[in-house]
Amino acid sequence: MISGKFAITLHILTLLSKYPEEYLSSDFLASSMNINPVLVRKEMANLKKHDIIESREGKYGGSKLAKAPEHISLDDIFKITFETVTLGYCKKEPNPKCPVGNKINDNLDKLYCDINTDISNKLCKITLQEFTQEF
Amino acid sequence: MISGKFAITLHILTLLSKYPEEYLSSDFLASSMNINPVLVRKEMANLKKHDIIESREGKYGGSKLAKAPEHISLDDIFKITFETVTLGYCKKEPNPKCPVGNKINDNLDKLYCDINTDISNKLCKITLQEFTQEF
DNA sequence: AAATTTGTAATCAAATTTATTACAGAACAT
DNA sequence: ATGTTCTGTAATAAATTTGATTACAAATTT
Repeated sequence: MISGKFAITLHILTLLSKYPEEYLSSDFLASSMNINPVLVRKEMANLKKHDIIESREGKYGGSKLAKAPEHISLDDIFKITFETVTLGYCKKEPNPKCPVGNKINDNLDKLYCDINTDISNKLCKITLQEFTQEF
Repeated sequence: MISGKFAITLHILTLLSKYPEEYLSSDFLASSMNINPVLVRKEMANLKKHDIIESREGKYGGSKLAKAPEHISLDDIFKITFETVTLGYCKKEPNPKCPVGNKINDNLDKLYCDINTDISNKLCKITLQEFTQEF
């Protein structure tokens, strides 16, 4: 199972980018996703840590983008919400006495690393603004 | 959590491709991965269904490649062991009354579909033989 | 001061994956 | 033919991960 962090974060940012002047509350954002506001606030914390949004506590608080959606790429979001894309590993440590077992994870690492580079290259070229325009 | 099917299957095939003449048992294969033989047999069943290996029951049974490793691509393996690569979805159905909630999954689908095409294109070009040579 | 919202911790529930047990049936060797 | 070994497969249990929920302190505005 893959966590929904990327999707939730992108959903948040899409909404913030639709209403760039307003502070939107975690409750409002959560109701668009139909999830618990606490999950939204957790992703807000992450976004804030990386200076992508700013937030305000207290009455009429909420969050808004800290920079223009033209200057936020999907790769920025990918990097802060996703470890790396993999096609999986065998959970157990393989047998080091077997030449294949001994090297399989290194070789998978290389493959997955290449895949991640490609994905990053693709996501780099898509800005939040472009993504948001499709709504 | 991502399942280890792709990794286990590739590990199996790498071993079979190292010993192309022999029928290797699920017990032998499992001991290289340090996992339960039943898991290996499950992937063997899948590989057999797609005519990538052949297997023999009974004493001295096991499995061997059904075609040359030059004619098996990592994309073949990917397609039979992995649904699609995604960066995740929000688990709950989003709010259809929100223009973003209403379209977010379609737009994520498009993005992920593109990513999968890229990955397939990359994996198509790598044969099992090439992968196996790195051991 | 009251109301509302973030920030965060702690705990629960649900879903998924992996491990294990069990055993029938097949194939081979002697 | 009989014992041995291996696949094939189902059923279940254990482990892990993710998401949901509850709770409440601290902050900010009116």
